[in-house]
Amino acid sequence: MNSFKLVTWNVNSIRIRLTPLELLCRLVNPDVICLQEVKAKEEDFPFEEIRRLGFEHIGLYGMAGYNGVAIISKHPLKNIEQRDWVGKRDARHIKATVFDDIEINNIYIPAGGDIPDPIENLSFAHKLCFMDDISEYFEQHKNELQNKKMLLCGDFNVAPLECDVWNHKQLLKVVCHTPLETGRLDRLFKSLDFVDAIRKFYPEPQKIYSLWSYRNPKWQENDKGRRLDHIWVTPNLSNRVINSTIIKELRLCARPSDHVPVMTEIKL
DNA sequence: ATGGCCTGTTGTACAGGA
Repeated sequence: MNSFKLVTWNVNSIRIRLTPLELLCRLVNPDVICLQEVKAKEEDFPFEEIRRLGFEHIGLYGMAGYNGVAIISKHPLKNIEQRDWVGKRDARHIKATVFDDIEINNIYIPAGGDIPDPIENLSFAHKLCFMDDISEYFEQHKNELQNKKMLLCGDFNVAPLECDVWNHKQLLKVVCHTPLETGRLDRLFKSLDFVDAIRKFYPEPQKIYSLWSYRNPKWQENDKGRRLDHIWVTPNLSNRVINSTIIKELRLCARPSDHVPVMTEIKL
């Protein structure tokens, strides 16, 4: 084995997405999958079904109803840890180490509600604080972290670039693409000098998306998508990123998630 | 105008997603 495939995917409930998960495995055969919005507490998580797909190693930070993140892996996971941010126990971060020294951080940044104003909308304020907290943590621990081989991936709920949304100008005042959010995501990006593993293979200004809303039945024809799901690597892994793919086929299956899986292949 | 749907809750309407 000289490389491994890592997928990040917001499943929007793991329990009703087991068939699409199986399809994903047939399509790309991932080694590790970072899941967001599993929407299940520990006792409701389908451990058996997932182990049967070959993912024997599972790190879960679940809760009832909302959020919830997991790392499922065909290879042993070490140092599984979950962390809370902004003082909320809301199941948005889990990390684990694979292949001895590769640390995977899986995060689900808050969506932020509808109104892009932190005074009027507390969900939006929470989103901004969440991003500030993570950036601050990485900045403060930069000395010890910068020698680590690290992947930071997940549903960041921010489309950072103009070509990450279907209409840049129109979305500047829409949550996910406001300067308040893209500025903060940029701070996070710079905190450990991350490299965007997806854009490496879909360079600007190519438009790429990872989410198409359920509310648009003509999503394929209109193609009004956003790229909210990301895989970033630290500079010491950059040259080892040998492929990245957005698996758009998963949006076409029966009972799809509104997000599609995003995959990166890393040389070991 | 993006468009108005999807999911979980001990539910039978509502919150939250984005």
